[in-house]
Amino acid sequence: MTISEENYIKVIYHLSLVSPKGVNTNAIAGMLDTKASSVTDMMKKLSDKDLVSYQKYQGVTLTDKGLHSAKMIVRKHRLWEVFLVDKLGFSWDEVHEIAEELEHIKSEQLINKLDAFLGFPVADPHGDPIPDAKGVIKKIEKQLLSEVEINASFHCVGVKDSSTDFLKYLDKQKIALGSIVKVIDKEDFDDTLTVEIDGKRLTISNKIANNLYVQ
Amino acid sequence: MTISEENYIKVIYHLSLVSPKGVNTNAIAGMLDTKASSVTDMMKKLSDKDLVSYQKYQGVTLTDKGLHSAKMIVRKHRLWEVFLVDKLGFSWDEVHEIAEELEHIKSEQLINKLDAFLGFPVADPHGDPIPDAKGVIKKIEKQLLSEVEINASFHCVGVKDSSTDFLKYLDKQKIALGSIVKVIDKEDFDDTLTVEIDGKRLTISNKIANNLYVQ
DNA sequence: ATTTATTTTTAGACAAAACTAAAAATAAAA
DNA sequence: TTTTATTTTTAGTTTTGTCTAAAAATAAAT
Ligand SMILES: [Mn+2]
Ligand SMILES: [Mn+2]
Ligand SMILES: [Mn+2]
Ligand SMILES: [Mn+2]
Repeated sequence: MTISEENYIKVIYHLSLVSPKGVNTNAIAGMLDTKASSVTDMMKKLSDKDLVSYQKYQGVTLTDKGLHSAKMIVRKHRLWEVFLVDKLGFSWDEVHEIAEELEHIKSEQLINKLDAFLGFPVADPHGDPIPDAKGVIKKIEKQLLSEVEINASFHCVGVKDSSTDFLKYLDKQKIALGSIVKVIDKEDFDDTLTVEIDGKRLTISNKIANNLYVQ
Repeated sequence: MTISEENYIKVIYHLSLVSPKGVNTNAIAGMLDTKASSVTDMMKKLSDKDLVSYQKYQGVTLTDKGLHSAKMIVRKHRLWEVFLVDKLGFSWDEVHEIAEELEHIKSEQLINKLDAFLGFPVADPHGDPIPDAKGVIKKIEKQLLSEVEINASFHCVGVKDSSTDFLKYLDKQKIALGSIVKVIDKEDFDDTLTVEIDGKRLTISNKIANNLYVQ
């Protein structure tokens, strides 16, 4: 599998989680910053290799083989992110790009040894679950902070948006994975929340609450 | 720079150490397992990018820019090898292939943080020197065991041949970097050596002694 | 100094992965 | 149910890196 093929497979995997009955050509093109025509070409190739099942105009789904490949790429991506943050001291907004390259290094032994070296982590620095060597993903229970009842306490377990901008905002507000969050009040008009994070009062918009997972 | 361009630059660098006045097209082709015509094509491209200076039929040399790029690739290759052996527990005969891929990951910050994480090593698992962030290579004093006087003591500091076969032979004989070697006797007829390695008597051929660096 | 052998370069072709522009199919609107 | 809009596919190029086969240059041998 080439790097390009792997990038396509991974994108189809991520899009499948939202649209399991078939992923659109345009959606793939958008994620990979390429043109729909290029996607069509690649779908034919991946279909020939039995990684996706593809019928013209009907969208695309991963085959069992494709799904397994996708999980292995995601596994590598997330393990490398853990390495970069835990061992090399990168911050959580700096690692995605580098992991985007590291995920294509081809050695099963490497990734399994890395996994052991990191202590078999179950989640990456953004709270996303890490598939094990067989592709099994341990589901992490979580809710969006925007959908949680008032006056209960939770702790942050992940982010939905992992863009640099959002992560840097969280850093600024001293919100990290593990922080204790209590929703004090919710404004009816615009769903703005008043929360207490690690004991500190804070007002956050619905957009923020809608991208933060708690448990 | 593409992965392919980087592989060419690195090979030219290694060959330059042996033939500093110009590297042959065929030599490059041999190292990269490609055809001479492909090499010629690439030399034109690298020349356009001012990474090599190239004149038809006259061989090729690295420019300052090319030399610096080459050293950075070698730096990455060797640092990753240290990581694989010291941190992940690979043996020294398993790391070359993987490092061959890792050396192409493009992040200066990554490699400098890796360097720090590893404690700024000066040599890789095969005893080869690691260029620092500026490209400076600390020369390691060393002699081939085959060229050393009799009855003096040395320690192993590197290998000339780092093929799996040779490294596994050394493992079998319990010869590692750091081992103490004393040459007891040299056979006039075929230069076979009788040596004492970490106190243990051993007979080794000239071919072996000719691929082992001591100091 | 020729002839012969080797090395290197050119010319032309191909596969991978992208693009543009146009055609075809599907979905949405009137 | 037509018409219109959107999505997707096809057709034809382009770039990168490779190849084979043939030509040209250099090196070695007679
Ligand atoms: Mn990637
Ligand atoms: Mn992540
Ligand atoms: Mn390489
Ligand atoms: Mn090495």
